[in-house]
Amino acid sequence: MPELPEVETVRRGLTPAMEGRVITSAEVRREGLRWPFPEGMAERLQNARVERLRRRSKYILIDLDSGETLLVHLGMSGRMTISGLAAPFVPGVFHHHHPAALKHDHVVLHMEGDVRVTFNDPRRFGALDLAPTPQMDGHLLLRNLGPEPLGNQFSAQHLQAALKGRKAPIKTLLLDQRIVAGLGNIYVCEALHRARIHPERAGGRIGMARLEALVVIIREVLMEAIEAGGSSLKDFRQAGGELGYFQHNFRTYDRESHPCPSEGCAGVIRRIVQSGRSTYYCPQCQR
DNA sequence: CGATACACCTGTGTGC
DNA sequence: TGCACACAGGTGTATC
Repeated sequence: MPELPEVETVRRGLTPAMEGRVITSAEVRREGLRWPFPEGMAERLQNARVERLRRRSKYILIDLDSGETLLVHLGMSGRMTISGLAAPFVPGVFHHHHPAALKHDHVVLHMEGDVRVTFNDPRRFGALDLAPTPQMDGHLLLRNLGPEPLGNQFSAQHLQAALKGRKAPIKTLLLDQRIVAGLGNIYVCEALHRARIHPERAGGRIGMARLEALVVIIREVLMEAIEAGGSSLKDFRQAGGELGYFQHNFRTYDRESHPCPSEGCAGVIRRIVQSGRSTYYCPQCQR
């Protein structure tokens, strides 16, 4: 579900509900998700004040004044939603109270001021962990991540070095979080289409000019998607419960058999499977 | 080292 | 209506 734009959307949405507020209590309703929750998580969260919310790749990092940081990953189906603020769970319908607990509400953070933040995750591929803030960068889940695609470290030179000699298809390589951190299946398909690069092309056989263009396009796609509040296919909701809207701008993703939207292209979007995951592309204009 | 398969889960849509 | 099956936004681990 959530790729970088969705995670950034959630981070931004959670910020007003969390930053500066104390976690009065943490309601932990199961032992763990993908991994067991850290030892004593509820006690370690209780009475900690949230200093700020950061994002690294698809992880939300919540810095606490206790000296620890809460790491959150939404997996495929995770949501973090707010209740108690004047936030619309359905656009236009404002909740000033707390709805009853839903199935798969695994953790509820009770915040100062009667605000709640609920982590709901049906598939339970999500994760929570706690570690001392200065050690968070070196966390097992973060230490091997490549550069942020919206940061200065991500460049055509970086891609060229990372892809050099690689025979794997570019689609697969862009999903490798060690090469660039934050892209997922949707935005890789969308970026390759805009860059007119065939998803099966060997990573090491893309020239510098095309890499330059690809870097710019990846940034554009991600920024447009953040602007649109992410993409809502089935599960995704913003922190206030709103839908994202970027799915209306998909050019290839989940659009098999539709005409290629490229100017003057008569192609038809195809679906293939690469490394077990669907790839959507136009065989006509992507080379 | 690189490439691939599989594992972890629930929910939904499709075709019979 | 029921059932079997494919598939879904991710990623660590095992295996060649």
